Amino acid sequence: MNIARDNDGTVGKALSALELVAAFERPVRFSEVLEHSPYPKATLYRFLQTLTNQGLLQYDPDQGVYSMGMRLVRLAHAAWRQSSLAPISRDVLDTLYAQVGQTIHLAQMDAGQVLYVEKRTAIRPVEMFSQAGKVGPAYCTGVGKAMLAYLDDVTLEAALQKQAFYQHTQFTHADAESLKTELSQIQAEGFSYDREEHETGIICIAKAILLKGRPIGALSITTTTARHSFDDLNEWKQPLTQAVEQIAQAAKDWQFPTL
Amino acid sequence: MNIARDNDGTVGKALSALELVAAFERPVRFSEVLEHSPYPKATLYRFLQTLTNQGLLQYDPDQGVYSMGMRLVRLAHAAWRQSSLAPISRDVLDTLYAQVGQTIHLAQMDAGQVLYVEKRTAIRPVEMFSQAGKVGPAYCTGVGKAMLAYLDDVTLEAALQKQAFYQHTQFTHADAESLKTELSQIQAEGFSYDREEHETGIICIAKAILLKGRPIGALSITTTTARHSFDDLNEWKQPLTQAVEQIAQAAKDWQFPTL
DNA sequence: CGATCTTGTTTCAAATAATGAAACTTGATC
DNA sequence: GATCAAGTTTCATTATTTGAAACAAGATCG
Repeated sequence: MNIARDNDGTVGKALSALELVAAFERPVRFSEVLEHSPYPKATLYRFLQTLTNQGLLQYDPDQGVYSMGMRLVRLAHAAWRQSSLAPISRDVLDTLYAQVGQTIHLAQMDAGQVLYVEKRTAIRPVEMFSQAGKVGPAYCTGVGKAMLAYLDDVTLEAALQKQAFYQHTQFTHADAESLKTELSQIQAEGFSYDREEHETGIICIAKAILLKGRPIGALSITTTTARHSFDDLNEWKQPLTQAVEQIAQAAKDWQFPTL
Repeated sequence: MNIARDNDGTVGKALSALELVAAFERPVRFSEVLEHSPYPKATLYRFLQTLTNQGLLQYDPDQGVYSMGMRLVRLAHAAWRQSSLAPISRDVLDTLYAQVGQTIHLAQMDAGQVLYVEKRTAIRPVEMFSQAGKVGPAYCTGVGKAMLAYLDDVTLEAALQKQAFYQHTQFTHADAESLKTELSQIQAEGFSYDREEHETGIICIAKAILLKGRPIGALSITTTTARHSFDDLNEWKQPLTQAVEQIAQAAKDWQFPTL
């Protein structure tokens, strides 16, 4: 699953062990991790021990299980504050949400995947960590395609390698070729659409946030086929564009790190 | 500052380099990190390179600066979901907030510090990542003292070692002895108070959340001296206790990992 | 009740990776 | 165009990681 990334030394390997635990999404026994691990018993054992010492994992002696450590939350807080678009976009999202009244997602790219960093929904207008940090596929989401469309060739190829092209619905892109064709259209048009490619009945319009020509994130407005048609999505072009431009400007002023 | 923790091997050292970057709370040049680092130039250089490869750091070639990487946010999401009290406490906090209408904090212990994992405030009723992941001192906060009061001797001593005992206000505990005396009282009484120890004018009542006799977190209700007296705090004992018990019960059912 | 299996932990010599002083490159500054 | 600062690479030395195998501790079985 996670092929690239265990290249650099001990640190890389230890982190891939951490990802193994994360993948379970629940506390796990040592032996369960071992089954999914490419490392020999003793090696993995020492990795988990080190990670636990470091607070990246937590070990419950009673149950003999490992879970993700709270130190990650502390570190992520720093990351979220200093290199996510979320803090500088907060007001813009509030305004946009007030205008369109639909679910809004703010996402960035991370290792070929879409990483949601902020969200607005009808139910809980301001909601964070539970959604922020979530990941999704790039090849079949509005925000994902919006960002892919502006990647340079090398980065794009690397990202495409990591796409699963799992057929979520009948509208999901089946391969890189078909996706690439749409990416050119998206770049030409400036907008990206999710036409029930990820989930039946869910559609969205998205737009990349560019800094120096490179996509630093994307913003989307989501709705359902029950409530809106594909054409309806275009009515949000104007507010969406405005919000994207405001975030881009804020990022520029903030000397936002170019990915 | 961070004395213990760079004990185990390369991984520990690399992580301490990551903390160095985090401590700046802004993008930093290599040389700035170097100044604060115990490692020689080449070694630190390779650490930052590895961390960047791994997505724990982000490097902006234009400005030549490192900032925290988004991979941390993804990993923290997993940690937050599976080993923080936040997800299981959400409804309880909503209810408590509706009852008392004051600022509420839910915290856990991490490496002798207080780690806030959830919060309710008047301004933004549901707010997360921007607050979750924040850290605070244990020796001069209501939640911190509440948890310290129930730690076993060994863990307590380790935690006390890490307290700065910085004199925030005239009411701040100056040393471990004075703090320990209060901890016994807290344990006897079951409630912990912040009497302007961290910030002038800010007071709170807090209570530890116990699982198998060990503190897995703490909950606090905060107000100001302008609006309430110390005695007023006791009016919230009942709803606070109820909320704490509900969270404790939920944690038990959820097979929450014992720290 | 001892035998057997399962799961987790430790050992130790060999293999590998990390280390850091110093040299080098790049670009800015005077 | 000389000087300085910041960042990057080199390479022999040193220290850490590695993993097969042995070991310990429970659980399960005949």
